[in-house]
Amino acid sequence: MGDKIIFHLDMDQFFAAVEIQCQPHLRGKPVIVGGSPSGRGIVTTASYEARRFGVRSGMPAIEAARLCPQAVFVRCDHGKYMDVSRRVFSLLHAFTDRVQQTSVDEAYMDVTHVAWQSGGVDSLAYAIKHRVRTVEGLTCTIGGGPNRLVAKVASGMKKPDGYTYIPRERIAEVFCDMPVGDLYGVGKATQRILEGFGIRTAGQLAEFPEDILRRRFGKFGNDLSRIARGEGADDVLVEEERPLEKSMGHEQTFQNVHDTTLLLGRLHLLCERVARRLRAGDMAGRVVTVKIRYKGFETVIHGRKIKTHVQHEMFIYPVAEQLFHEAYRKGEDVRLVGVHVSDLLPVEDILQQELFVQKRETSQLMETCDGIKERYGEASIGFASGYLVTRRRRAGGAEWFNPFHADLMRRKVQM
DNA sequence: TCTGGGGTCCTAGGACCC
DNA sequence: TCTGGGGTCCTAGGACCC
Repeated sequence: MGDKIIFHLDMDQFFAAVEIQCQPHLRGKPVIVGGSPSGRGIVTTASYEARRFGVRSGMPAIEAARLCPQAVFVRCDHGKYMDVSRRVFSLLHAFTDRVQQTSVDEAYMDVTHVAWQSGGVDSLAYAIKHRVRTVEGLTCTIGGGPNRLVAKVASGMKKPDGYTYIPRERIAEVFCDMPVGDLYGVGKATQRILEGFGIRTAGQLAEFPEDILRRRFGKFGNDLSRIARGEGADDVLVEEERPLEKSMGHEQTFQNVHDTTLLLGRLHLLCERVARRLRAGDMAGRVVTVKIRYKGFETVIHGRKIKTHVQHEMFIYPVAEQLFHEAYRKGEDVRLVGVHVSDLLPVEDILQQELFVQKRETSQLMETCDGIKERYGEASIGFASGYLVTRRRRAGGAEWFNPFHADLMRRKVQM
């Protein structure tokens, strides 16, 4: 059987592109989505104009502002990006039903059996790009190859608005001088170790004795050799074939806080959000993990496997609270708390008696709360402890504040 | 430069059981 | 009282991706 033809489609500067489309006066300017020029946060996406100044995603906003003082900072609006993302990816389904979305702005497509209808692989790629541009006004980059790994590398070669196809016979030639850090799965830490072996390019990595890599990296050592040779899986999984989610979590960063009541309040709110998502997805989890990041970025996680699968904050929060007390070094400044629930199962697969007690105790209250949130938004109802503001007023006790929907709360106060 | 928030996968050590 | 060794589970932490 011959090679498959896999496309990797990557939206160009996606969040920035969406913002520019909504605010046309931003076109041509260095736009930075995420973070604020003065203070904290990181760059989520930088427009290509901003990238010319060295601004990159993941970079602290304050450094981005230093590199590019004239940059326009725009707040991240995930809801908006999700909407556009949904529309873009629905366009792809007109070309093939084998579409696997891997993030809000990336997807793999198996076009093996449809390329010929469009007059060949290249024509198909240009047809897809054309469609995305004319319908949504956005550009994307497409990479193609015999498997996902090569397609992904190909899409990274000519950005933005590019197209590159790497047939099997050209893989070795293309990979030969490519920096190892450009390979999918090779991050900074791995790159450093490889450089210690004198390996700088994918070509050198492919030639390197596999047993040495295996000894140094374990199972990942074999993966590295494969990756360097451009070998990888060529399956593209559609929605129904994808594995179920394995964990769900929420975390929140704030100014340094050491007030236990406030921290637990936030933790409670995060538990609520996780629990609501579990219920919405008809899932329940059995491992609760709490994450605490201190002022100096030291991060500790404490987790516990509990007796039964749960999907209500009424059961998640007490575990989280206990874990928090075990992990937290009292008095120290905290910059982030998070809650994750893992070891997930669909509710239908869980023994009936396990859920029965929980359901009897919680269903009405929680279902009512979920209904209210569904209709009036996340800010509409919740446990009071989650709404304590970070800083207390000097006189008059605590200030009440909803960290997720400040605008809504402000409106309510004005009314 | 000083680091968001959502995930996945892997490893290593200790507990525990047979 | 001291003692093997294998398998599995649990927990903490790290690397990586977008």
